[in-house]
Amino acid sequence: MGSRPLNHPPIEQVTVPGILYALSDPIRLTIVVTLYQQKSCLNCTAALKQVRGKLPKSTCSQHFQILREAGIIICERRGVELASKLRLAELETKFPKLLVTILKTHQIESKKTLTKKRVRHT
Amino acid sequence: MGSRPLNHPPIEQVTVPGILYALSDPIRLTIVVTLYQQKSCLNCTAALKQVRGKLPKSTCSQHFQILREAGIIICERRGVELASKLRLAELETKFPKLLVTILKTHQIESKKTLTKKRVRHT
DNA sequence: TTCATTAGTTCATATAATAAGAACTAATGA
DNA sequence: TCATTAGTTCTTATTATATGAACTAATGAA
Repeated sequence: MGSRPLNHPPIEQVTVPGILYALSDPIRLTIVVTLYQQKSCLNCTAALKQVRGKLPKSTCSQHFQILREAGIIICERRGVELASKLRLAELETKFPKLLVTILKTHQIESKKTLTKKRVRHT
Repeated sequence: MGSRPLNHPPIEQVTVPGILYALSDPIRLTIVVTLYQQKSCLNCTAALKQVRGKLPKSTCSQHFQILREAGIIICERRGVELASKLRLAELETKFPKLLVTILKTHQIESKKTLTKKRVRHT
């Protein structure tokens, strides 16, 4: 498993653009929606199963890192696994309704069109 | 002034990740907040005055393009200017509360810390 | 213990995206 | 006709992303 310590930004350093950026990738958004729906921890391997098709685990690992550094999830080592959960209460206090509105909007939308691949922004 | 036709995606093609991406840049978020607050059109030059410091107009032009292609604004040529306005009603219908929640959250937040420069996401 | 397995991280690199100065273009108005 | 204004497009240096390969740490046998 990995090595370096896990850095979680204090909630004061979490920003709106940072959150939006982290959630602007369909895979990360799917991971976060899953975390929100199941209201429990998720690890990389479990997340890989959520995302349709085969996403390399190195890519998945980086997506978790981005979510962590944006302040959206908290990760904790549990044996060989890395359990991640949403920082829901903190985020709700600092940015009321923001996360939930985004996730619910996406949930509704993604029932129609499932986006798997990275989106080209150009 | 420019030349090529302005492409506005139909609202059906507008996505949540696309909107989040477009708003994940502090400058674009500032532009959109300004558009939302003044409830009228804004052009590139006026936007440049909103953003503190000197942003090259080529960069500003590209930001407007990204907002346009994400489906957040509609642009219309008026003489030499390009008047842009929010697609507020359409967005509200397709993604209720999404845009307004993001903008209000950011407005509150940006009263504390004003972010001018592009944010490094790594 | 030692070794294999599991779960994830880090590295290397090819590809894509961004910022910004320079050159360019279209609409006005002297 | 020419200068001005307001953007756009081009070019290039920098930065970011995806992914396969190599690596590492925690467990669980044998």
